[in-house]
Amino acid sequence: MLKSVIVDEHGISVLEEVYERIITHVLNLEEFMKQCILTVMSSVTSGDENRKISRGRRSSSLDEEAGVGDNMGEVPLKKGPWTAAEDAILLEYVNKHGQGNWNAVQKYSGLARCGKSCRLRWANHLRPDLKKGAITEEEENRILELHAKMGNKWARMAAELPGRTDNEIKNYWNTRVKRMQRAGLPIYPPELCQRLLNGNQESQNVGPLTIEASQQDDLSQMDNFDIPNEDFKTFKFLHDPSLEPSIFDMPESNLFEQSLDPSHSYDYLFQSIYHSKRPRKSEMIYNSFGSCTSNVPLFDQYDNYSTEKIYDYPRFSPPFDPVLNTSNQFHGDNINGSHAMLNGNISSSVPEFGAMKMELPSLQYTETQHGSWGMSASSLPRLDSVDTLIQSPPIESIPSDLISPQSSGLLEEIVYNSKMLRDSNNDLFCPDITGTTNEAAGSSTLYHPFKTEWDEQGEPNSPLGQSAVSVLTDYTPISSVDGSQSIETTQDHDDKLEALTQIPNSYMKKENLEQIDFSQRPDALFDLSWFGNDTEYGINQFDLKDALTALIVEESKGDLGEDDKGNLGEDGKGNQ
DNA sequence: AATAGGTGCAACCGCCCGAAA
DNA sequence: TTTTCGGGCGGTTGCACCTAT
Repeated sequence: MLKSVIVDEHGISVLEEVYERIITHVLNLEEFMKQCILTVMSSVTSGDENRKISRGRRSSSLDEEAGVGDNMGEVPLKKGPWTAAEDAILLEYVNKHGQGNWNAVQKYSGLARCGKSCRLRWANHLRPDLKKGAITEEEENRILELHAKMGNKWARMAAELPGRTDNEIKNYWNTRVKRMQRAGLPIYPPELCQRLLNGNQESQNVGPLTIEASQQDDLSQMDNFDIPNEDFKTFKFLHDPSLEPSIFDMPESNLFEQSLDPSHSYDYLFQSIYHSKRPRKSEMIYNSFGSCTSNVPLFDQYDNYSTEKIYDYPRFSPPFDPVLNTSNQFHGDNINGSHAMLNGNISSSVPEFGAMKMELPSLQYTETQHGSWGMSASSLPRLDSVDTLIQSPPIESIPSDLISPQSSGLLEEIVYNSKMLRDSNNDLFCPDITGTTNEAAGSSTLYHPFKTEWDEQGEPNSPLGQSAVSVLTDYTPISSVDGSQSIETTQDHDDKLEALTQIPNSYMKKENLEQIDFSQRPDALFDLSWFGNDTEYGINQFDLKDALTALIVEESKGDLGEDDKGNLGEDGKGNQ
């Protein structure tokens, strides 16, 4: 074509030699030109491309991932919205080469996109089996059920919703959560809760809603948790008494995994704890029970992050959010019988919650609610109900052997750390918990398998804006609830909590543990061996049970506000 | 009718992880 | 042990649409 054009315009005799020379260069430049043309095409066909591409963050990881550094001098990888031309190229590539090996797309098709971008584009938009259009009512119900079971496991949910992508489901969910919150409606319809409840009552039927229950049974085999003492020595309950949930606020797993099954003993106490997500390194200090292998009171760490942090273990140490607490707009008394109104994931851009993050596994609680699970009634809770303090829906059974803690749930981490610690042949019981706070904090790093980046770097500020050092030092194991930093609503509560949580360090010495009066100081339990048959410290399970019950009753009696009592009484669900 | 603000949604980026090479 | 790759998920952005003023 080039030749004919030249001939037509200028005549062969003049340009033939020129053509011969040019063509050799053209051949050499073919690949380069191809990419240039693609780039130009993209720019032309999308008027606002440049703006979008240039806006905002510049990728580092993607550039690295795509090997941009190696492509210096070549066409830079494009970002931003895909054009029709790009889609066509990608489609052609997939048709020709099949899916996978996405990084080869650029190589073979000349598409100036990194492999990941190609994969996402294909998976979310170009896949032929994608179902376009609004989420149907049927799908919506399915999503609700799946979310109740799985939490924010969008990919898993998508696997059960043909034609829908994880991203689509996530977006839908987030939007729904926002909408329901504004409307003051429960995230999970009471009917769904009831249905799930009934479904479970009907037994161990194999079905979509009971599969995980059966998986959970696997966990029940793990009777002999050998949790190192230190794993729980800093564990304590802090809860906002004004945020007592109703039974309908109970996690589903509690409803039909524990509450209905009187056979559950506290062997199950931690059987189904799991992460709502894989904790990122920077979050591990907050999320991981690995933290508990240190002397850092894990749950206290949340106290100062009321607006910045999600509580992957919302059963403990609910932060006090003065805004929410004042407005009281999301309390259980707002909608009786509703499930966690804040449940679910929500964009941090939602103004009414500030930067509060809402990543929750199924039927988990936000910080506005989780503080007092199982303490919703003045009646004496069965020890079973203690489960409800700590449990969230199960995801998977725990293999008998260890799995990586970084992708696993809390229980897995507990077990993992337990084994790690046990296997280490070190005397890890209280590395020196009689030492000072700082010492404890310092030593903690020795046993903390998941040091954070800012730990390692001595970074003074955590990702939450809170001094990491202060996190480690502000809280003395068990013994420090700093009044100035307490999130509790009243000074009275502060005082009580302080009294409850102050144990002379001498008590923590092994030889003195027998002296602890657990009926008076049940919180001391959390510093001891909870599991297995560890009676090394003169504590058997019955003692633990009694003491734990005493703690809960004490807390619930003292902290349950009148309003909450009334609400609980009205719906009659608080006694379960 | 024009405008501003709120909302819903699609689409993308960034960080992280596990598996495989 | 390190690197690469595919994948998961949280978060963000921009735009279209709606509604109140």
